[in-house]
Amino acid sequence: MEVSAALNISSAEWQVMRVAWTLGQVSSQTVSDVLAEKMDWKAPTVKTLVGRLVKKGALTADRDGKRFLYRPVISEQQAMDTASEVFIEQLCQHKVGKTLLKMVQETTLSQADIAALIATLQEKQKTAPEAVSCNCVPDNCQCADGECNCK
Amino acid sequence: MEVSAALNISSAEWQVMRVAWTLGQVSSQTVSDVLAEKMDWKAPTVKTLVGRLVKKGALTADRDGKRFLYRPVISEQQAMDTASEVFIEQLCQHKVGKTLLKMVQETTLSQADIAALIATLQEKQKTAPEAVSCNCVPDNCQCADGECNCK
DNA sequence: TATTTAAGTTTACATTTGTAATCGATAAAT
DNA sequence: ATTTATCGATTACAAATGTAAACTTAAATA
Repeated sequence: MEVSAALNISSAEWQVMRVAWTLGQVSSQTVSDVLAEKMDWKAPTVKTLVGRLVKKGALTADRDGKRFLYRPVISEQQAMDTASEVFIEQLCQHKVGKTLLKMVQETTLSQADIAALIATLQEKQKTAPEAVSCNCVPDNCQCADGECNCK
Repeated sequence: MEVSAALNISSAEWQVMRVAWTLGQVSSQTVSDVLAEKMDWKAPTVKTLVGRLVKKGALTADRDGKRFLYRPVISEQQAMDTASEVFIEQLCQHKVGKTLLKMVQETTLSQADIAALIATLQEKQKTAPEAVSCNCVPDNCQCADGECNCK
């Protein structure tokens, strides 16, 4: 029995979710209006995506007269965190650091974000290993000399 | 004419690329062996993926007697950076910071990684804005009070 | 040179995703 | 009560993806 099968939200569906997360509760009409503007999608396209999201359990539908109002089942932050995990997991663990660095470099962060990041990093520093071994297979990674625990 | 159409590598294909990145140059036989072990894939599955990657321009094939040797066209770091960008871009910009924080928290980082991150963050701190406005549509984001520039 | 065998190529096929038209039901308005 | 304007549901359909069998070709070997 599947327990918490991290519902898989596609890229197009993600757009719909963002509107739902933003408004908390939306009619398909509203989503259509927003995404007709932003993505140039036709109403039936949005309806299909909404339908798929309901089926996947990412949205719930509550009848409101003639129509339905849809609400996100999972929070945006939760979805983003799950997506991050999936993203990170598929990478060579040795190179995740460099990739996070790139992300930090390329992103606009607030003072608060930066402060939180620095604080967390300083904390991690206390127990961080010299090197993170890569988990590439076969065990023959060309990591630069000594940078990696791989052997 | 498409210039640098950030070749789109699927999740299964990514597994093949990782082996190619790790070894630099591989026969489909080798990839098969590795991924039969790691992913429990049959040889034909790997052959299909390799074929698709060659067609997509992610791998080049050089004849070596009976077989071919495949080499990655783009570097792993480059691919990871591109993937990061795509990933980040789809998120609410206001919440990227929290998501990066989560990633940092959940990941094992080396002393060097951490040092580099802190250095970069301290630099960014000098010019970082108080808040990053979210780019959710419609312009009605429920960001916590004052944390966001949205209005 | 004939045969074997291992590579690549072709074909297959279900599922997911992107994108949408059309149909049917029903609430709202007349 | 009937009409109508919407909604949601059904159907559509191509491309991408996951997964693999079958076929073909060419190299290696007997």
